[in-house]
Amino acid sequence: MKTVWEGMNDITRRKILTILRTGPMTAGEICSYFQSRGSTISHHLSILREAGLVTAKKSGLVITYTLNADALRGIIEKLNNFLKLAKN
Amino acid sequence: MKTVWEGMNDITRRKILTILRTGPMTAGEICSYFQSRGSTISHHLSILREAGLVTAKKSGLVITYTLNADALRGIIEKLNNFLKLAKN
DNA sequence: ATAGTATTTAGATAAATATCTAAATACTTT
DNA sequence: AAAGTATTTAGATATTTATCTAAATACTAT
Repeated sequence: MKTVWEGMNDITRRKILTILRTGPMTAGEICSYFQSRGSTISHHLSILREAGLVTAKKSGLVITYTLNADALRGIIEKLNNFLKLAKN
Repeated sequence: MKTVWEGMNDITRRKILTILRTGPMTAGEICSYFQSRGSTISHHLSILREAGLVTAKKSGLVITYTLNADALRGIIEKLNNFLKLAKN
């Protein structure tokens, strides 16, 4: 398991999330947006998955990744609660 | 300059922000909540400052740190805008 | 069964990060 | 001016992270 903060703390991972805003996409399709090797992107995808920021579903030969918008809403909620208890 | 994501991506830094919710505090006071050396906490404070998550004001011998709630609101806004453009 | 494709895993390496000790800076008080 | 206090900076080390190459896995199609 990884924190959402760790998930967000990398420019490549944030780009992946941005790409996934347009809809679910296979690992290979996601890869095509980057110059890095597939294994590198796979590694980032696994961190995003461990952080709950994306979900993965295997169907046949491909694995399709989907943005988990709820996880982002979770961050928002967490920050809102944090701010509620803050003095300023 | 550091990103807010980097600022948030450390348990000690998140604890510092939590501590600062109760109000501004000097570096030394913040230190007293941790077992780490002062130089270590100072390092974390500088990252938080570079990320805009806290502000620092020197008055005499002490430096008082204040939580920058606006920066957290900025994260919330950023995430909200991100979600607006998302399909789900 | 064999070959081909998509993706991950393992292992290595370089760069970044967190922590420490020691020294430096900046301010205050005697 | 000298000594004391709060904090930062510098330099070193160990751990973590991002990336790569190569190999393994899992599925599909011939």
